[in-house]
Amino acid sequence: MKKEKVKDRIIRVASDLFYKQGFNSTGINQIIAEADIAIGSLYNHFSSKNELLKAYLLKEEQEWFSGFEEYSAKLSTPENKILSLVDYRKKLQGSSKFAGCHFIKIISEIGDGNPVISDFVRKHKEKQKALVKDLLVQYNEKRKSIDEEETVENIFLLLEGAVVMSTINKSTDSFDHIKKIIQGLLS
Amino acid sequence: MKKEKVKDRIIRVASDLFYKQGFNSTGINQIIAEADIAIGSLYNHFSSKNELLKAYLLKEEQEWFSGFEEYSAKLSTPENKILSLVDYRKKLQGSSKFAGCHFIKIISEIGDGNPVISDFVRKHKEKQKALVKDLLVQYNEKRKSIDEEETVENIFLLLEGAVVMSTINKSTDSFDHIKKIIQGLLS
DNA sequence: GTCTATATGGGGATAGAC
DNA sequence: GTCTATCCCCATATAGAC
Repeated sequence: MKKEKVKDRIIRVASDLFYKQGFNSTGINQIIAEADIAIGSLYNHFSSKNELLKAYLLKEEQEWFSGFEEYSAKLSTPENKILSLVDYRKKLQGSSKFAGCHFIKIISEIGDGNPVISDFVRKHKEKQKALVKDLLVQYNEKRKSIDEEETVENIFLLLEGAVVMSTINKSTDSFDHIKKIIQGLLS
Repeated sequence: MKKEKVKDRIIRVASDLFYKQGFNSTGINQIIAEADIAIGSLYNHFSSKNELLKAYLLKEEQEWFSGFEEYSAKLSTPENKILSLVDYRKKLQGSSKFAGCHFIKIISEIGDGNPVISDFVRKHKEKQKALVKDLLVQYNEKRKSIDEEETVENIFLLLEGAVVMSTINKSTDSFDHIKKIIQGLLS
């Protein structure tokens, strides 16, 4: 394993701080201190704090999808993969001490003020939904019994709701609830 | 209608800015400028920005519940009241240009750093859920057919998911989806 | 490519006159 | 109770030496 490059270390440190403290509450000075670099080096790699934010979200998106890929790789049926999506997000919440969804968090912080970021988040959530849709299509090929469009929305919105309430309650209970509900939808 | 008191004007202006721009992105200087007062006056009414945040959330909570009370007053059956909760949140989203839920937003911004605020939000969401539960109990007194606990969670999490996705997509579609789903649960 | 020094502006909060 | 003046600190970003 090669030594971590400076640019990657910056992204890693900044990501951690953005996620745990919030984007606006994290200063450039704190980032360079924890990454142990000078401010000139940071601006050599990223032209602004906003570019750093983009790199952060891009990395989180890639890790989210590859993480799920790995997490559900051993499962064979589409219904088990859908249910493992609940487990996956439950696991992510637990291991981050219920810090919530990166993408919902950043939208809550920036509001309307940054269209590039807002668009990225919108597309990210569309990809997540497309993943559910894809699994549901596979499921329906075997047992054509459920309303595809409505069930996709149902599962996806339950997942988002569960993540949000898990963050607020610092508890995984909401995931256990929706797992039962989704099992009911797929039976 | 009496003239608005200074303290109320501060809260109103601050609330609007906190909601539209975010709490951390809103400075004291901007608040006093838009409220047209001096900084000394602000600190005469509120000892810190954090106290102003508390007043904001308290006001939003009161307005949320009284707003729903009024919105659903004309409806007689519990199932219609539950469905009107979907319409109510849809209406709030539209009239705020999809700015999202005040309480989810502030949790996303402050993270773990402010236990008093976190507790307040947690209790607020419990009250919202208790409202759904109460309506569902009334519903079940007539038609004892549904699993109460599970259905409360189901409806509540769908609502939270719909609000979040409505905020991200700047669209009310998610509310139309969950209204159909909830109608299915109550039939 | 990494460093230090600095620019410029805003943050939250306090003191004390009126 | 409202005002102005001010404190100290930190924000993002740039310039230019090495």
